[in-house]
Amino acid sequence: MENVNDILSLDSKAGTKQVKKGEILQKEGELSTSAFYVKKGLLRSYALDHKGKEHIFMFGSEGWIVADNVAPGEKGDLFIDALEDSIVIQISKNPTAPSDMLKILKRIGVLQKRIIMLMSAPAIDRYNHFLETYPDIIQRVPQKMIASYLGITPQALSTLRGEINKKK
Amino acid sequence: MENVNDILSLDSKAGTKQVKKGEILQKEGELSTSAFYVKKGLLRSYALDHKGKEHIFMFGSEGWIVADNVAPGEKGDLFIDALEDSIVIQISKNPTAPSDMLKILKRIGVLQKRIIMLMSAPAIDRYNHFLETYPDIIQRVPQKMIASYLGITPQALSTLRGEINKKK
DNA sequence: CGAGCGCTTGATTGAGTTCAAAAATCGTGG
DNA sequence: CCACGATTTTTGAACTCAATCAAGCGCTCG
Repeated sequence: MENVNDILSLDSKAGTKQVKKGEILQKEGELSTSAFYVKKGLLRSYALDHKGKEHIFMFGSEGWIVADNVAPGEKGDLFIDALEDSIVIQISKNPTAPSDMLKILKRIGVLQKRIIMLMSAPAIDRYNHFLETYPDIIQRVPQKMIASYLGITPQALSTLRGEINKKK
Repeated sequence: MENVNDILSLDSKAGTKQVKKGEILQKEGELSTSAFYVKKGLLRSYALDHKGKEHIFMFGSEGWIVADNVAPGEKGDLFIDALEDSIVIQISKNPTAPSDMLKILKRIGVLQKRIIMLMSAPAIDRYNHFLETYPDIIQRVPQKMIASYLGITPQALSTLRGEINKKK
């Protein structure tokens, strides 16, 4: 553990922890205060979609850090559990980390959400989410670029928009 | 620019820069030494797939930082260009950043690749990529979890594997 | 004013989902 | 160590969403 950094500082309370296969380390909606360094074993993090289907965000074997990438103390989007009996080092997210560190964490959080969306949500949901999240960008770029960002063709986006209009 | 941090330090050579709409700031395959803070205007980063189709990784308007998330000096995977006339602050990636910082950057890089793959590559390519990248994980988790990570159903993965075997 | 680009619309195709059920594998208790 | 139940994987059929192919319209900017 020589590599504790500004965001993640060693949690003196928790430290090393033995976890059994199947044990849940973090639940969606809980305040996310920790990350987990995997010393031995295998963890995974995953999100549930609206149908209750699991979407694995990442696996973490020896040497990896598994975390929900939200700011310290924010509600997490992910579950974290053990796929094997494991030894993990619990690391506290540092709420007083430099603001740049928090920005980087937020940056990762955006990517995390995007991955989950690409895996779990249909194009129309991704489009609506984009509309809500980046209202300023929409005015400034052609549709085909929004399609490119969403991972669909311009034709498909046009069709989706047509269907949205029809319903109104 | 009060928020320069350990990974990104102000580049005294370059500093503030005016870029015209359409101007390319970074090309795929070039050594990625800089990130770009957008003071005014709009940038985007994108990847090209094997068919030459563009897949936009992110937009960056005022206040955002657009970067190719690879270690300082590594070859980039992305193009970065200006969608509007812009004023950007060029920021040098610091090759002597603490190793933890580089690890975080690498972490973001993994997510970046995953997003590009989810948008541009069919399930079978994502599966093969996973096989190459995480050979250890495959031995340790059931197929249905790999399917979940890839963003497809276990049935679809089984079918893909069946087709791979047939070809051999 | 014309050429090209972007957006739309429709027809066809294809990858992946859903539903269902059988076959294979795993884990656990006896 | 075997047997049984549970879980995982495979297979197949019907369906759905989005890609591709193709054509037409409207705008703009050169």
